[in-house]
Amino acid sequence: MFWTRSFIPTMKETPEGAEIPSHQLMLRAGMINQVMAGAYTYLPLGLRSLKKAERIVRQEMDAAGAVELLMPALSPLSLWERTGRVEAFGDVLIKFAVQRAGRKVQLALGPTHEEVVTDLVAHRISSYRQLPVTLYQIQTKFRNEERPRFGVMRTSEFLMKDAYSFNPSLESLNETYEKMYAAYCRIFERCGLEYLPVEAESGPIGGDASHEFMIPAENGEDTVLHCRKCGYAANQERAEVPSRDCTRPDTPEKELAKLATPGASTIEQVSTFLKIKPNKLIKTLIYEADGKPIAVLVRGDHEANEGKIRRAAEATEIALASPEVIEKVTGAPVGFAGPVGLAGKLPIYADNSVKIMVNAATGANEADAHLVNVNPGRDFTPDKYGDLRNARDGDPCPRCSGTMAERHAIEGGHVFKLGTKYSAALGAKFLDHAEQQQTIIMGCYGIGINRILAGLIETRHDEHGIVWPVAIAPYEVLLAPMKADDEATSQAVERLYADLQAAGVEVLVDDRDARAGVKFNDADLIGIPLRIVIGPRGLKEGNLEVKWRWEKQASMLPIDGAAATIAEWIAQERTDNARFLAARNGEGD
RNA sequence: CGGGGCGUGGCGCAGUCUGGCUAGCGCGCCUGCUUUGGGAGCAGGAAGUCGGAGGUUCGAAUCCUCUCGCCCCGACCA
Repeated sequence: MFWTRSFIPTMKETPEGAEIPSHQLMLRAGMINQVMAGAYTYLPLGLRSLKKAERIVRQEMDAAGAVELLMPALSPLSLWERTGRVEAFGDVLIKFAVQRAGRKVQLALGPTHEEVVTDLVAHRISSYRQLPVTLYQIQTKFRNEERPRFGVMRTSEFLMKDAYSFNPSLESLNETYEKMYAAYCRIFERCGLEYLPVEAESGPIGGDASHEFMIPAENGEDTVLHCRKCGYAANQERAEVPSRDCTRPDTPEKELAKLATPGASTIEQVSTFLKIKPNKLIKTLIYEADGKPIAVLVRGDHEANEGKIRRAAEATEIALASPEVIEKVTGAPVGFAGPVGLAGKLPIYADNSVKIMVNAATGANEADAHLVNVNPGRDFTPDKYGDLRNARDGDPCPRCSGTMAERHAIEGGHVFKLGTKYSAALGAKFLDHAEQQQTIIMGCYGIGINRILAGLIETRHDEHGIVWPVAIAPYEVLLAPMKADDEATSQAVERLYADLQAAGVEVLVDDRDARAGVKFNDADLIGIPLRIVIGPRGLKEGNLEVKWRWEKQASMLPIDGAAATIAEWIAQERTDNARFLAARNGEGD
């Protein structure tokens, strides 16, 4: 491809509103153009990279035994009503009515496709002989995100690979899950991405039923906890906090006292007012678990984890109670709840860290008053202790003696053992060997294709622009002629271009009538992995100048046989990203 | 949904507080000449309902009211 015949509108300046590197660079490199908040046009360069990521995903899914199909983005709203997800999705589900032959038809744009695919299987699969099967598609998903942001990272329309496995048994599901997990590892590796599979919220099946494939990145929206010692990694929502080191200090217990704390209702206000650190406070949260109020105690500097609370309370729905409920239950306005005197009125669940607190401060269940020198066991006794808080940086690892570190990350993929939630709701059953009707067990496996690009750019760029691996780069080689009107140069360019094309290398020729500086800067910006400069200077010596994007210095390559050498490098790099990864790990120059 | 910021040629911005002539600057774009290995120089040129509507005023990019859009933080996120 020739630059002047393509459409590559690069920008020197960063458009207003683009905050993170991937967004800025994709705009500046002419890969995308914003149409509205959360919707982007993929320009030729962006589309080429997107297609490459898509191709890798497709190849690996095929290799793992999944079969591709294509479902419509449009579906009848009634299908979503059958699984209760119209309500579950709320405004995120884009739904609308159209007039059709005089009647109103309710439609939805698919944010995911469990319903559509399960309905298909319910109609077309009826025997164990047809199972297991894994169906996948690569298709545009629609989600009316509350707040689209960070360029291509969170949009209302995005390209997703979604796969669904239909298994006759739990063992079969586990087998498929392992295969998908392994395929995901290969996909991220082939894309040149650093990734971290982490344990995630697992839903109805429990255990190790869900993993997220995280791309560690400064600007990631998710937080994961990772133990370098044993490799344990989990989403913050999921990460366990071990209860060891739970010996209570033998500080003498002081006498309980009530202090006036006018207007101090938040942890910060109370700790400032009483001049004590937040970790000496007991935070008392009133939740409603399936409609029934419960009290949850965590240390003032800790964050309550609603998933853990839900499990501890054995509830299906959990939400912070309204101010009215809190006042009714504690007798005090929000901000002054405390465990003392609450026993018997409602179940009290306390985080393990509360158990070892001595002479703590907490709400007095009375407006503008707090209690100090509160001691668990003496002044109150929770119904149950457990792990109820979010793990955080520096917490001990639940699997070994190490310490967990907090990292921001981009969720690139998610594998999930669904169980029978959708198959039961939509009647996806099969007849087993013994002529028994069984409900199909499902798994689902998603990858955000756009996030592969954003994740790569976030993790691999420099002050000049994007640094692509060959596997995802829009073109593999950039040919930059230095003197367009020089006869020898243009002949050399023509020949090398033809030879590389013939060898199957994807080449972009910067044939613009521009100065060297412009070409070099744009080359760095769009990040093509191998740059080849052809000009009279090198040609005099019979040389080309070659430079990998991640190298600082160019080197010379004799023009004779150059095409074959380059084609060989590229072919190698395509499969293993070896040079790209070596440069990332600081082994390059 | 709560808080904050911003809308001025394609892009980045100044001008707005304190209303006043044909609304500026840089980049980009077009024409010509010169130049040509890390974002060239000179000369000439095209291009803007100042987000929109209403209002105040002799006069509005500037003041007032409403409204639309974009960005960030938070809440939310199968």
